[in-house]
Amino acid sequence: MNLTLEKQLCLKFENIFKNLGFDEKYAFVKPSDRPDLSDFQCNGALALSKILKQNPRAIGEKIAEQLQKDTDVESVSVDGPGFINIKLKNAFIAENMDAMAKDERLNCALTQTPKTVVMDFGGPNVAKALHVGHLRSAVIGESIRRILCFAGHKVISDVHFGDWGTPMGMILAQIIFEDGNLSKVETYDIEAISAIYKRANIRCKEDEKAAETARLMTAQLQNGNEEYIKAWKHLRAVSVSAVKQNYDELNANFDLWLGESDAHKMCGTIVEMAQKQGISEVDDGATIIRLPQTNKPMPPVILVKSDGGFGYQLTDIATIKMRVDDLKADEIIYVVDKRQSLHFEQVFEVAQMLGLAPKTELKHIGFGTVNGRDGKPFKTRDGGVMNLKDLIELSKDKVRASMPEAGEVEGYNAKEIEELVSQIAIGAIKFQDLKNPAQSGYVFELDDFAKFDGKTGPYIQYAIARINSILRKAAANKLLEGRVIISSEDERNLALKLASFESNVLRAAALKEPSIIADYAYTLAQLFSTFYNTCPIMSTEDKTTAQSRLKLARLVRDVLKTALKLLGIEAPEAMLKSKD
RNA sequence: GCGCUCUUAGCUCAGCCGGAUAGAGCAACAGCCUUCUAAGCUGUGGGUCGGGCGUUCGAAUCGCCCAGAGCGCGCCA
Repeated sequence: MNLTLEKQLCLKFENIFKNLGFDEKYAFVKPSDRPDLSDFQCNGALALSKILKQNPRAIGEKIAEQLQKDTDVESVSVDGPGFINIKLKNAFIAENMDAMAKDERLNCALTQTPKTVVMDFGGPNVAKALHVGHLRSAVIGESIRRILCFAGHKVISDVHFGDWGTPMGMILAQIIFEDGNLSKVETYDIEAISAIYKRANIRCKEDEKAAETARLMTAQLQNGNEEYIKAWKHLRAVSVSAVKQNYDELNANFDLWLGESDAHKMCGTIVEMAQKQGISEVDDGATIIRLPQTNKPMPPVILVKSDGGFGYQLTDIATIKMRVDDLKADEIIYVVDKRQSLHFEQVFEVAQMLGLAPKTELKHIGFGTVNGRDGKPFKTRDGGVMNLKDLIELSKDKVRASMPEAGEVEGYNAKEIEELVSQIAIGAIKFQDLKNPAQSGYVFELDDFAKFDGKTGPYIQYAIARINSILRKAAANKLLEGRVIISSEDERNLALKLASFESNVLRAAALKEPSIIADYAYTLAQLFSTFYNTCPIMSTEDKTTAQSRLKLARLVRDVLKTALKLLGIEAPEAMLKSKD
């Protein structure tokens, strides 16, 4: 495996810095902000000038003088206050493309320090259908999972089902309220359970007594009431299979389907630990832990509620212990709505107080909410949240409308067309959700999820489909790939962008930020589209040019496919369109 | 009340560990299909980066103040 172009350039700078006696940490280069002036820039001279108290331009000149001797470098100049601008020789860039095309991992190095990472998706709840709110954790979480795996980490994802809280008692109480007993539970499907939960929710809000009964039943369930456990098992199983279907459609994979209930046994242990260590106290009948106060008020953590039920923070604390002990987690990542950040700060603080995870990094990746036009979390007109399934159907309908009917296109039957519809619609939805940094929320525009022009998933899928088409034609005409030769500005720009794939992947992995990949893939697809229009392949007379371009095009496709894979988006072999 | 986050083009958003001329998409306008898929390409117009003060050779980016918005704050999860 070869070093990427950027890494090679960095090495050149490091050597020069070392020889000149400058601190090597300033020897970094990045793609130029001024493509009209250079391919890469190094701002190290500006940083050094502060420390050395020397003129940045003078420092820059010294570095440039050395770099000028390098045969891979076309030109070096020091501009403005002290930017070092570097232009590379076309041959050097071309060689790099050849090396990248040969490498299965597209020159992306594996991490030197692989970790075991446990991912928690802040689970969906029993009896609630997945809605747009669940979209983000599934889509962002799945992408982060893929990025970390690709980087070489061992990732274990756990859906972490919400199956042990008061909603469970509410449902059981509601069934008894409606049926008199729990005998009919096993006949209820997901729709029925979901409706029961809705009614329970309303009743408990209106009637404090009903709410109290529900809490009591929750505590009894948690304490092992056999009748309740039996009913609960059915409720859970039905919900899990319903949720699984939803997640399958989004292609979100979970290694573990554990839930809050699985942490129950450990909860008692944690409470004992806290008591033994003397950090818990009883207040108003509840067992709580007071947290050290800083300038930020930290409410106490309620381990055991006054009715004997376990608090939800305790569940998360206990789960940390299990993940550290059983799964040997080096890192636990929670991909959960950022509104829960205080909850996680509390949980992490207690975990530390108890010494549960001394060597494990705990991290909450809080994503922003999906908002309506008013800036508040999105609600449909009737005040509810939009069903995830409905959103997917809406996007699919739009795609389907632009696709040919079965039989119109040779080689595609109805099932295959429907498969394409799904890949494109879900690609559009996912990209929409991943294109901006996870922590920023966005205004929910229904139409945005059924848009396929501009900065969208289908735009990238389309670029891939066009390349696939060229590759098929090339194979039919027996056109082979040759060495990459850079002979135009558009080829050059494309190659330089390809060369920066690894650094983008590394950054995305380090920051756990899929939008970096999304942005990269889009920009690459854009550059390819320009190349596609100005650099014909099959109709080019000169064979070496055609072979070089073919190779570049295939490399673009491989990088785009890999990028989409990291985002959890499928790349259709072809994009069909109906006859207008 | 306290805390967290945010305010950039008509709209939706990038950029923020300080750096050169603040970028995309959409919308608008003008072009490009006898040539590898027009879900595409090329070009034009559009911004006192919420306001003020400060740090700095240099601020959308860092600090403070003000205005506006959103979110969160012990027995729901």
